[in-house]
Amino acid sequence: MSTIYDVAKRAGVSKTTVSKILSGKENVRQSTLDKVNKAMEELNYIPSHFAQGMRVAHTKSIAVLLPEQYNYGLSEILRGIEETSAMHGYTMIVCSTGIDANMQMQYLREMISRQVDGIIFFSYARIDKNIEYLIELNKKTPVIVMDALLHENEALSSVRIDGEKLTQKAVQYLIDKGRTRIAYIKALGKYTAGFERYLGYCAALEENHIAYDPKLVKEADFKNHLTAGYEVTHELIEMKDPPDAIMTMTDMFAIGALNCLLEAGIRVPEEINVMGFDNIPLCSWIRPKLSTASQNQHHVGRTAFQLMLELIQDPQIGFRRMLLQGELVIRDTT
Amino acid sequence: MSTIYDVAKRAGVSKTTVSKILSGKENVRQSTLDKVNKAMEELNYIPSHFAQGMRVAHTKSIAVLLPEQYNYGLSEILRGIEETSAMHGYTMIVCSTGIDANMQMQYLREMISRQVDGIIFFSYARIDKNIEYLIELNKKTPVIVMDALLHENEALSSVRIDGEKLTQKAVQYLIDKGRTRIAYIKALGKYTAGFERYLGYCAALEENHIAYDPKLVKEADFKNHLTAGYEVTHELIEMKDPPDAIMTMTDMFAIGALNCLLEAGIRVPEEINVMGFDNIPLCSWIRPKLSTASQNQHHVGRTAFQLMLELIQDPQIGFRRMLLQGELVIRDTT
DNA sequence: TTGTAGGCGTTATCAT
DNA sequence: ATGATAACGCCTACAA
Repeated sequence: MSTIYDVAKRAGVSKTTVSKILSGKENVRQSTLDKVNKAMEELNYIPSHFAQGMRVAHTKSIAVLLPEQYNYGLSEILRGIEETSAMHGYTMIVCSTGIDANMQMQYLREMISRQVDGIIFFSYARIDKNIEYLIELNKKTPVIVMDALLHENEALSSVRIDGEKLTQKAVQYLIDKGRTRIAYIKALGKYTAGFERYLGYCAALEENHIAYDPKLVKEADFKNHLTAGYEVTHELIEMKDPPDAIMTMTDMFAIGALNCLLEAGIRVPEEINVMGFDNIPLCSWIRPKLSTASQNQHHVGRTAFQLMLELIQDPQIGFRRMLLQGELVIRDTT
Repeated sequence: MSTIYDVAKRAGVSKTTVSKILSGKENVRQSTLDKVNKAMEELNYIPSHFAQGMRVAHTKSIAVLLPEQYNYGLSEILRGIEETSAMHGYTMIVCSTGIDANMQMQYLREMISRQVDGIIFFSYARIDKNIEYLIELNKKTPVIVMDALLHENEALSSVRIDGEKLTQKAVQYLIDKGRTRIAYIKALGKYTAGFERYLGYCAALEENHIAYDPKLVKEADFKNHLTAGYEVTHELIEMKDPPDAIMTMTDMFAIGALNCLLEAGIRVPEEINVMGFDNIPLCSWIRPKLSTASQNQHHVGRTAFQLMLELIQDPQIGFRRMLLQGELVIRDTT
């Protein structure tokens, strides 16, 4: 690899001059500019990111930490981040960490070692110790948390969909359609995003003075979403007083539910309405097409990087919480 | 950030000693080891990746360049790469480049600047200029091409599924089941992977002395795979002499085809067999479940990184081509 | 077993 | 407008 010194020698100038041309901000005579450009061209010179990194604070790269087992929605967010960051000359480093606290820590250290300009942190579940560390980290390097992991008063940025309000909106829609026995399929385990969606379901019922019936609320395993959705739905339709609508925490549950209903010969949406959450592409590929509460994942990604850019450029900000609103996509199941 | 010097000072030793402890290979007295470890702990010392990178050749990171618009299979490969690389202490940098030749070039330069230890290159279509550049690059930094882009004699590594053989196997299966009028839905445009699969279709026909009927071969737009699959299937079933089986270049075409067949009241698999290619998760989520020619994407990713590791560790190898074999997954549509 | 000193490629400061 | 020089944090002969 040729260095700045090689270029300087070839162009017959000092390396200072070359460096100045590289950064582009200083005044240089046109003739030297040409000479140097020519030399760079000939040597196919590429500046060393490392040498630069040693001198300057920023590295024009951001790290994205995510849970290993990620779903379609997440990869859509990633694309949103990557696209936007590339547009601004940033490079994205991806780390799948799993939910192991120590693993996450180790990756964070590695990223600090690489002096990334910012960290975007995904997780399904909160780990107090890590959040504390992130808060500390955020004082030096912007951190954005991409889920409903944070407590009210914590000094950390976050970007996320308002799952509670959106679920409430969805359930309200079902109620407006005259449905009164609305089941909810939620995730088994500690998913913060799942919990707030569930709260939205409860809120909608309360708002409309519909009594909460625990028998209508089922927990399904997130890992085998399809089968799980199928099975709990089976329980639902065998009840003496079955639901006339099913709202789910995520589309995959809803699709599992649909499979069950269709197999049982129950007409959708006539007998039972079904509404998912996420708007994964699959929704419009299956028949009947699934109505769902939509979060535009790509937009979430874009928003996250845009916020990151602001945080990088103006450290004064410290942190900012962004709550994005979603909307209902009505298709054939409601 | 504290430096190696800070640690040395605090521990009362020289920075050389600290450095040696860091790399772990030299003999140190236990007492100094303890002192230094304690100092590192207290200062929360993290070595600078950049300073290290300036001194040593490798950076323990690889770059993955991919086309912007990627599908589910690709993200599965990515996970395979990421998982395996993380296991070996490597970090993965992701760049979505689009198919624009210059954009790809620019990213490549950026990655060289970052002294990545290897580059994994995805693309749907071949661009001669870039391939030439990659061949040149490969002399210094291992490059693996992840698709059937390369010509026979080019000095570049690649990892890919043998799409031709696998398609041939699939069509053979249909023939063995007694099907004789087998349609093929291929992709419109220049997809190298698509072309070799098509060759497999032709090969199977020839092998069994079945005349190639151009009317049974349809081209569908890859971008709207579902609708496209639907539409060309519509044409197929309106023929005077319709097919008794449909093989497709990709699962999404097959799912589009299935939608059409079911809507038309044609029984699958009784009247028409349908076989996809890729084995995306969706295959087993739809009804009837789609039979398909399977490539284990995760395994492809793992294999790619393992090869990368070999190439990094032994530059003598130069390059290696790996052709992975897939298998048929028989479900309900055949 | 531990320390000294030089250099990796770049940017920034201060001269010229 | 251009150049000499120091520094960034680390590794590595070589010396002690």
